Amino acid sequence: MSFAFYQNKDSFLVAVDCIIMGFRDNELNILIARRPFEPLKGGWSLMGGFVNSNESSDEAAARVLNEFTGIDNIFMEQVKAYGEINRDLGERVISIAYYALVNIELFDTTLAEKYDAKWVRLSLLPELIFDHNKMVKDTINILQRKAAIKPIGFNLLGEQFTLPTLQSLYESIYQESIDKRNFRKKLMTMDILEKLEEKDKGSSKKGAYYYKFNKEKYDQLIQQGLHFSL
Amino acid sequence: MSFAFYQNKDSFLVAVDCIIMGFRDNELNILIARRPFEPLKGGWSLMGGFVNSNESSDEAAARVLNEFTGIDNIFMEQVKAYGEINRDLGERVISIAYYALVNIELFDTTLAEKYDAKWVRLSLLPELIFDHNKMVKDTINILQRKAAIKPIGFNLLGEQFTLPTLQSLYESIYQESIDKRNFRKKLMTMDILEKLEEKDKGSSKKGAYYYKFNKEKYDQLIQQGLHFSL
DNA sequence: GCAAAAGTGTTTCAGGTACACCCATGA
DNA sequence: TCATGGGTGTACCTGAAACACTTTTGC
Repeated sequence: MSFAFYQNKDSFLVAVDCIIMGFRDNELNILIARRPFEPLKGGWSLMGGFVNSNESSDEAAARVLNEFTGIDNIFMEQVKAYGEINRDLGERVISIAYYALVNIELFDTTLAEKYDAKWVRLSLLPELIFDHNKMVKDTINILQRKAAIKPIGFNLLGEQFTLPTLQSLYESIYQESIDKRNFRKKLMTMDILEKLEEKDKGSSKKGAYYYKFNKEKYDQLIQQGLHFSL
Repeated sequence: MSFAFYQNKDSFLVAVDCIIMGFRDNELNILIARRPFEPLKGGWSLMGGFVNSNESSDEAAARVLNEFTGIDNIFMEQVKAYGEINRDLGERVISIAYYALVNIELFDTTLAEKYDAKWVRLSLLPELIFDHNKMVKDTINILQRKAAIKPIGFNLLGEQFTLPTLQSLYESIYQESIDKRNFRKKLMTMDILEKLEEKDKGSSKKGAYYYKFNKEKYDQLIQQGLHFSL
């Protein structure tokens, strides 16, 4: 079946670019790689790929994420589409950016070598090719707004984590320091964390208790119309 | 110049769909039109068009907006891209949605006939073709978040407006009623409106004073680090 | 004079912010 | 014993929400 309306319209390459974020060294990190082809071969780039006709753009993004990290089934959302004419120096390419929040522990490090990729701290992000820096900036904006109203931060951590870690995660997202007591007070009144027996002695002599995110509790509270705000 | 990397990649039709919003009868209205071609000829649709290779997607959206309303230079932002495989029943089309906030007074009504278009209240929005209802829903979400932190609502009104009108605009955006006194109190403490001499006697015997938005004042306050929140 | 919309203040409460000291432990 | 990071409570203040009556004027 073919309709006249669609004839003679311009068509475009459509890419997905993934802003893959992890949390390490008390800071947000982003996965970037050296671009292996011209133009701008060797430049720092986000993880990207072209959309194929047998997949949706969401699927393409998931595929790209898996390809470069080995990670699947992860929190991932669209940032927006970038449609400037000359944004890609090679050809006209419209790109749809997605950001993913991953637990950096799950990252398949063998893939880093294969793709000449590395995690860099957000604060040390180098200049990236094309409009990729803009994509990162837009992502951080979304993340700041979103993290305040949904508990997406937990996607960046493992099953269990300490409160100092959680706090520095949020400090990294908001790029400002947070008062320890106020942070903990808010968390406690939310009542969505479960305190564990174990302590993490990695970063202090005293050790910090591990907690885990109680998703059931959270869903239950939301159902009751309560609002999450961090 | 041509690079091997871009060879043999699938290419796609890329459309823009515009959620054009106006304010009328104390309610948000959306411009929709009967689709003039197959498939789904005669179905209700957003204003759309294809991106051409000589324009960015933003430019395409502005062109489409102008084409269907006669309006130019208007507040317009991207919603997101829609990339499901079968979202368009005719062919594979990736669509980038944009929303525009227009002063409905500026709408060129002759174009309504030409395109079989009409303004419908948000609350009476019929079923639209493809994923257009989803686009509208996503837009309302963005609008609610955005209107709370930026004074975008004024784009929907003329130069001058009454407080009852402004309030019903925000009530329409948030889809909930607002206390008159609290609303006015907040506006007054923000100090971004200028009270005029004139009254609008159109909707009451007593008449309501006209106000206008003081953009200079607003910019100045923002500069000082103050936050807008309505 | 009455219907209909415009306009106007006060009280209460919750949540946000500021702030400083003790605790546990390994070295 | 001391240096390091972990853990805890209170007072204040601001902003949100609830709430009811008076004013104007065309009919």
